[in-house]
Amino acid sequence: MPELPEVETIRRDLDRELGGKRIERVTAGGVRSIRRHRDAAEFAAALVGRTVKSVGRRGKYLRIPLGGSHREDEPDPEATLVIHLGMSGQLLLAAAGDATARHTHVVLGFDGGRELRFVDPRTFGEVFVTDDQTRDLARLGADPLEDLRNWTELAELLHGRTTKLKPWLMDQRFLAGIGNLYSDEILFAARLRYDRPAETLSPAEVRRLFRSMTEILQAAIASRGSSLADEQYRDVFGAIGQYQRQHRVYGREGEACPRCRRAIVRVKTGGRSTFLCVRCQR
DNA sequence: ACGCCCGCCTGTAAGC
DNA sequence: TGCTTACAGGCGGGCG
Repeated sequence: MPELPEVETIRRDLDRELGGKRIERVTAGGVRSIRRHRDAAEFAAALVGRTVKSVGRRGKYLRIPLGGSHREDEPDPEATLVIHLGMSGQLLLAAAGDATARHTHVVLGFDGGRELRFVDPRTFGEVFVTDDQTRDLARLGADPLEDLRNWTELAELLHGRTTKLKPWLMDQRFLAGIGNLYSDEILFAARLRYDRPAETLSPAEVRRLFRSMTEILQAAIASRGSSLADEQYRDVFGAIGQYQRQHRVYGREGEACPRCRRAIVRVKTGGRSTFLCVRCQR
């Protein structure tokens, strides 16, 4: 659900809304959401008194470098607040008095009574503070929008990989940020089948894949991400995204392919649904 | 670093 | 009507 475009939408808004702000209060009711920490008190102690330097992103992870320890003589320049939304995580900006949604697990209180709330029904997401960014994020591969400059760099990554294209796109160690929804949209735009071994792509096909990846992700960010029927994805203001209107295959089983009018097919691979046009994608 | 399954979770919807 | 089942899919771990 939240993939690169949704996380990037959240990142941009949070950076604007919270950059430079000081964390004054922390409450963590959901133990599972802060499972990397010993307990809520230890988690809170790592955050209270610190400021949000900026809000960054790597793949689907939000990275928030923290400044200004309350012990000014003992700053911890490496401390970073890391947030992963998992399947159902939301980050919502609210006023202190606003009603609290069900499954609100972590609340960061800022000066002026504003709050950042982490809501996550299925608790696959997590929030943690680390001074060792490498251990948790170093395994992530290239960010498709930040780190890949041209199609030849994509060709290098694909070289010698026998993995099928879709699992390859979704493997965060190769590329970071693409999940089930956007891999289907990217592969349709590139006219490539999900099960093509990665190493078999011709240069022309790699170029198509690169262009499609860049264009789809940027268009999805421009539309503030995708909210599906459950409207689980919300931006920090609680609004849904709009990119679902432009989905061409995802969730459109039986509908006409936008290119050739043949019915979109749904197949099960690796336990998850893949949507494609068997005529257009080869 | 292949391909696949499982476990972790809850909300929703389809099926009987 | 109400119960059961399937599905949604991020990620880490484990197996052959």
